[in-house]
Amino acid sequence: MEEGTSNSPSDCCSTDRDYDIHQWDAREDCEVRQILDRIADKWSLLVIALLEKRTLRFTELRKSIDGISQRMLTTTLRQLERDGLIERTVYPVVPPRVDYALTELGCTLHETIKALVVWTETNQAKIISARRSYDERASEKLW
Amino acid sequence: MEEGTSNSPSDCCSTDRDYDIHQWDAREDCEVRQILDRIADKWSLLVIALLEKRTLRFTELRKSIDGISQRMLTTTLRQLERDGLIERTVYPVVPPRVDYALTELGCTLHETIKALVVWTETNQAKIISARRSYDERASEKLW
DNA sequence: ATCCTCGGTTCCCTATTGTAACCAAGGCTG
DNA sequence: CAGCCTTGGTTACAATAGGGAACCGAGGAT
Repeated sequence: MEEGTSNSPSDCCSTDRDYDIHQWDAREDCEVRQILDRIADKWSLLVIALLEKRTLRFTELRKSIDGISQRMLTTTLRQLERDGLIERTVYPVVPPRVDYALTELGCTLHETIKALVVWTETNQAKIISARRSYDERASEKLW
Repeated sequence: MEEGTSNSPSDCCSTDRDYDIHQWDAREDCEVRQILDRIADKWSLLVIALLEKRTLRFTELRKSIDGISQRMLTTTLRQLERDGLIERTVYPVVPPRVDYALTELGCTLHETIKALVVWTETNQAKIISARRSYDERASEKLW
């Protein structure tokens, strides 16, 4: 009744109670998901990766992260600071000098982020070839 | 000359050659960065986390991932499939049945993603309290 | 007096994402 | 046999996030 009743290939695992597999992503307002959204972010990832080496100034970050806009760098840094992952130090000088450094918490996060980066570096060839064959198959189907 | 010459706190580390700290994020079109952008994505992360447990159908994924739109689920799944991280199996039945499963490559990625999720679960209390104190400090400064 | 620096903020416009409606194809219901 | 149901999408349009560029403030250098 719920399945494709006549000819579905295997009617074995489709009752409703199976849906709550993970609890942490059940509700959209789940804290863990909110935090993941912030951490697993294009720019946050790069900022944390860069700050692991050493403290950097605003402009150093901007130059290091090719393609980031000043607006997004500011926003990203503020969010990371709010989450206690980086520390912002303002020196009352002119022109202003602002240093950004990983906090202890940020350092622990860097460990897992590094694992992600390493995984990507290790497997990038596989992914690129997967894309190539996918695109080939897709263009074949057009004919 | 380059620094705040008169009264900057520590003129020790600001020559230009220091900027190329990581090579993998030097150029925006870097493959690793492109792949990271795709992987470290709000929805991709959740899809991979869910598929680790078992193969799921399109509708099961949609129900499991609260807040995802049908359009974004489709898009996300296509990208993951293209990258060789998940496998899409279409059964020629009516109504259609489409199963999604992690590939071997996807499984290896899941390991590192799980580390990220575990980190988040472990440290969410710290982050939440960091946010609270940040917000308090911010509201104080308004007065 | 004017220009320069750094670390932003603001404005405007484009690009990505969400919302909702529609679709195909065949089985089931009346 | 007409019309409705199902799943797994696609399409058109609205909202929101992000990029680009201009501007700013404070004081030192020219």
